[in-house]
Amino acid sequence: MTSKVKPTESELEILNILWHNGPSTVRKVHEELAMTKEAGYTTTLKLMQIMHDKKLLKRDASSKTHVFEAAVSQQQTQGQMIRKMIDTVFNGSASQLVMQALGSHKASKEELDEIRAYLEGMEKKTKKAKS
Amino acid sequence: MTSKVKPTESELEILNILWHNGPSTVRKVHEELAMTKEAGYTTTLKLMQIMHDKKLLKRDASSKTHVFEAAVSQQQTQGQMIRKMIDTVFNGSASQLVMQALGSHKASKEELDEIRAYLEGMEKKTKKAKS
DNA sequence: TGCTATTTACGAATGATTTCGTAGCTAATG
DNA sequence: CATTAGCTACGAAATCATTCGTAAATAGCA
Repeated sequence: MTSKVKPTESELEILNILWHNGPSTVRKVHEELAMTKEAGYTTTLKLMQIMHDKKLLKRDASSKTHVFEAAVSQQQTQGQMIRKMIDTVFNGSASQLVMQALGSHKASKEELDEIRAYLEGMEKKTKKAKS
Repeated sequence: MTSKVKPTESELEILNILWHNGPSTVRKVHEELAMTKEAGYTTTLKLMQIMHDKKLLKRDASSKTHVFEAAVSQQQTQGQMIRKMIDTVFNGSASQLVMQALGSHKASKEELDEIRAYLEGMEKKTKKAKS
């Protein structure tokens, strides 16, 4: 069982940066963060320390300047969060969520094609399972 | 412009009950809530009062026992929350969210059909707009 | 070596959310 | 009419998230 992951708003911002950039120092993360947000360096540091305590991050402390890395995968986290949202906001109906997402977000043609292709793939699997 | 809606975890539980049951007294809501959760009556009351202050609920105080009703629609709230999740968790990609939702949740055949139908509907609209 | 810059650690202030005790009001009952 | 049961209002405690100041350690450089 993969541990319960429940990042807060701020933690998610940091995870996104780490997922995108790979292992990084606090300073790197902080610089990224500072581009969209106002915050002191020690604030970022503290957050990342807390995240390390919570096992959201791994830390390489072999050099003075520590290097942090996400300890939870983006996939896993997305899955967990979407499941929770389906349960708590969409009465357990994935399709309701999907339609709401498509309706309220204006997906591009490419995105729609991607989804269609994905659905076809599922279809096949379902049929196979039934036969 | 519809006001910013950002219900907390607990507030969402209450909204769900009200969306499902329609206008209700605090006691009714509390009884529902108590089925899945441990909490005192005054806790529920206080939450609903706060939600009223925040304009998340409407209140009919004409009788001694007040009757509350959701002041925000389920649709609107779902849309707002899904948009936020797309932005903060899925890098702005609706299709990524949709696929994650379908992949991690095991939608039924009926649900998949619903989604397919919905996609076809969108397709038509897109074509029309282009012609 | 001694100074400076950068880093981590720590603790505490602030703010938001959740919880609940207590008081006061009102309606129903004996 | 007095008592009781159930309701709302209010305030404050408890908890969690966020922010930051300050100290201590370390590495690089004049």
